Amino acid sequence: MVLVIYLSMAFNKKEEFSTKEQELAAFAKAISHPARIAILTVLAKKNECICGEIVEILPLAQSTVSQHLKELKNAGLIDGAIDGPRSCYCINWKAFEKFNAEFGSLFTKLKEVNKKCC
Amino acid sequence: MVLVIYLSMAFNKKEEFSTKEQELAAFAKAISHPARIAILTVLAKKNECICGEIVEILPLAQSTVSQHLKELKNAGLIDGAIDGPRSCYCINWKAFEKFNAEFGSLFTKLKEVNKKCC
DNA sequence: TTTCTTTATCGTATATTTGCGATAATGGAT
DNA sequence: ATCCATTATCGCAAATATACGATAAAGAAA
Repeated sequence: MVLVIYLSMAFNKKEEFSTKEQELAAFAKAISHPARIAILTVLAKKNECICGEIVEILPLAQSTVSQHLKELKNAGLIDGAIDGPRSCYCINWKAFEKFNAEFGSLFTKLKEVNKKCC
Repeated sequence: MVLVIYLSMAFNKKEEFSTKEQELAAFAKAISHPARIAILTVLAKKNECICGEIVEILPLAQSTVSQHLKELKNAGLIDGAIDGPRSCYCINWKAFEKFNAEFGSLFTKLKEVNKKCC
């Protein structure tokens, strides 16, 4: 006799999807907050930028900005170098371009498979 | 005499950013889950698709798939038409292309402002 | 050494997302 | 009218994200 009780739900099912789908989703997630898009814009304008400069521009607390920077770094979109007591961030153009290309090809691929069926 | 006590945090600060940043972030958010990318792929392959077909393909419960479909619809990426007891979904190519173009231009714009500064 | 500046991290509160089962609602079939 | 198939929605639990203040850590400056 077997008794199974589901006490918890909301399992993370992301890993049940393809690697490509997971990668694209992770990239989209990294830029799915306006603060992070704003950070990328600031970094592009100044080329290099320390955390404090970004904090001055964004309407967010220092700890929150630091958190967003960490997520962008984890996603590989930016690099961070310690410069004395400061942290100097810059866009990882190579990674950013790669993701941009893959994302752009999503649309193209979908259009192609769509044409094949009709 | 004024007494201000902050009892709650985690205010939603998204509206403090520009409309463009919010729009791009919302689009990225819509495709920031592998299940939703998978749904778009299925819809592209079959051109039109009822909810049940998607449920069969994805490793998710019917209610969960329905929820993801709702989000894609709210983001404007897909259209849904009631067909008897079924719901027929299809990609809104026009909206999808618009977002794709705007997203692609994010990279281009960032590269441009970066060139200007250096 | 002590102090100051800067940033990362911790702790906490809240909001949102993800996921499922159960159920309601809709329309076709009997 | 009753039953069946399909889908949207509700209610709930858990996970994740967002945001802040406080604090730790690390290096520069005194």
